[in-house]
Amino acid sequence: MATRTDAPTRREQILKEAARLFAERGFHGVGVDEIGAAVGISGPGLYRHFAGKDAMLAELLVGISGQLLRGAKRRLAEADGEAPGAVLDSLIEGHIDFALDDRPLITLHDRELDRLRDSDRKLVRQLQRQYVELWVGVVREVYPAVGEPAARSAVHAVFGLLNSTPHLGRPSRAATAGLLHRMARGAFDAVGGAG
Amino acid sequence: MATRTDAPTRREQILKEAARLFAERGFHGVGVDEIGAAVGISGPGLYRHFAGKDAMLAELLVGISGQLLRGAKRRLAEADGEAPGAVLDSLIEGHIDFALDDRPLITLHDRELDRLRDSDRKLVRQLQRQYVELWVGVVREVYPAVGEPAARSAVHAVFGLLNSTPHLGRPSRAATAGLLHRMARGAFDAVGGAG
DNA sequence: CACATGCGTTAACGCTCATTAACAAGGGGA
DNA sequence: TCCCCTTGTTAATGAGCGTTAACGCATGTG
Repeated sequence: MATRTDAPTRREQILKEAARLFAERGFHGVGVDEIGAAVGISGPGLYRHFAGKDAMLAELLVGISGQLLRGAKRRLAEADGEAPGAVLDSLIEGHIDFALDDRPLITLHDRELDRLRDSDRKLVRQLQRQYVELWVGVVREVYPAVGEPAARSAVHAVFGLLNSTPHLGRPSRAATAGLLHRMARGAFDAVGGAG
Repeated sequence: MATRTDAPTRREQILKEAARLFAERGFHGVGVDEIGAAVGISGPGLYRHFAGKDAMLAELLVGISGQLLRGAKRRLAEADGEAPGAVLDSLIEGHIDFALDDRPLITLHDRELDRLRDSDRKLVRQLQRQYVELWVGVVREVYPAVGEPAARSAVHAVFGLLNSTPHLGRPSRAATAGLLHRMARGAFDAVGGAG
């Protein structure tokens, strides 16, 4: 992954601000004029960059799901020979990084999915499902006694735990990350022991 | 607490359906006509029972927060002489019951708070804060090594875990409840050990 | 019987807001 | 220099939707 050094394009500015606003007040709660104002242009000027408000949301949600899945696949590939526990730790770490660095997107992720066109919604759901199943596979390697339905529920529950970052205070990033990581592992351990 | 046996009043029907619809498609995503249709009357008929759409949301959110807090206080009082761990288990159990029995309300709880009038929002936040602090106190009794900020973060994270029920499949209620309970305790144990 | 009150109905109003129309300015290439 | 493409602007349009108006009809009570 190349680290970006060039200036963000206008499209990217818009997406970033739109994500923040959508997360703060919901998709319907934000007007196009506000989004425009957030990047210094006004209202209908956005239509030079996006087909419409829906298109912004779609691009955001598809982008999130894709990024999460891609990152998880990469970590899975990189940690090839490692112990299963280490792979799970890597997944957790990746998800925490994302939740801490892109809080607005995390909020959107499970809040505004319904507003998408059918095709986009299906795509996002498919990416999400792949991401979940990838986790389920790793969890079942670490805890062989756990059945598949229990593992899937546990993964969803841990996502809920990790995605709680928007509600958290702002102590040091490292402290928060460490706390969440330990809690996630502890939660998985608890189902692994009693399956 | 007296168990209701009489038929639900129209107001209650409306609140129940409104909660479901708001949770499914968001406050702005559902029209008054839909809410009316859900209880067999149409559109403006709702105004015989509520001052407006906002009033329904306000009553729902205040009701949720109050109910959660009241239940927690009751459990705290009932489990007076018990070990701290048992009290924490009781809180967890109460929250799980609520999350499983009133999924729509749980969803609303942290999704649509901003749409309230200032006074209502303050009230809800105050109730939520009391609920959190009550948990924080119990957690710190069970795990004396944990500092207050960490305990508060941990409580929020566990709420995220427990509130993940809307994303879960539907195995038996008991199985889901047991799984969530074990995971919540495991998550707390993980911060208690390494504080 | 008369009448108030509770609970609905449908029609109209008015506001918000996404989208489109019409127009302007900058800037790089032929 | 002359275009034309990009990227804006403001004004107009049109739909959706919360709310209110005006009216009907039961029911129980004096």
